[in-house]
Amino acid sequence: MKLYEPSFQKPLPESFYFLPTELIARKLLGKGLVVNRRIPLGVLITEVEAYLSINDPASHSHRGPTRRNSSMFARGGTCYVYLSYGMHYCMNVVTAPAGIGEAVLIRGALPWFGTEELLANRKKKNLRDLLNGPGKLTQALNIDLSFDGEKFGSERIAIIDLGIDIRPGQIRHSPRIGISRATDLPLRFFIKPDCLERSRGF
DNA sequence: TCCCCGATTAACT
DNA sequence: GTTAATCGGGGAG
Repeated sequence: MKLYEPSFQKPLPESFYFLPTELIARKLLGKGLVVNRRIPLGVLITEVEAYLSINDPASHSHRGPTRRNSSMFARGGTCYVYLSYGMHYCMNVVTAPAGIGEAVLIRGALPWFGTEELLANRKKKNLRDLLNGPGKLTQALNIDLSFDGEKFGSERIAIIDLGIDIRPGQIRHSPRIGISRATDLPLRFFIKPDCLERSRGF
């Protein structure tokens, strides 16, 4: 049995998605994200941002539900995908019970599975700038609006515990990228770059 | 209805 | 460092 064959891995339990959102953000670092489990594409999550329901005017949920953001108000474990700047898709992991409106944006990753197709989807010949941005990630994984509202753990998309232990000392945090409100909140989390160096070849 | 801005990216100078 | 591409949300008129 191949250790990293996605089909042999179990998706995260439902209870994972009801931990505090900030904790979920930290815990998503080092997890595997797999799309289309029959011909799988997989990445290792390295950078995320938390978006909260209260005291967070940068969050899409801040002004309440709209057609665009409705799945952000679905129950934890739902996939929230939206069109950003009219041309890129961004993917979130919804947290908290239905009606609350909290989520974690997946911003960056390393290739894990199906690297050839990840490169082809991005029209790239090498790994440079392959998955270092929320729009790049969705393009590489073929994630579009048809994934909005999907449940993690389905046949189409899953998050998988790879048994990689990211210790607190290996995590950095900063303000979130590309926002103009709530810029003081340190809700962006990423694996320290030198730790990524060490895990190259993963 | 009009207009500005946004959880972005790539291709410029 | 600057900017075009491109469209939905939301406030102003």
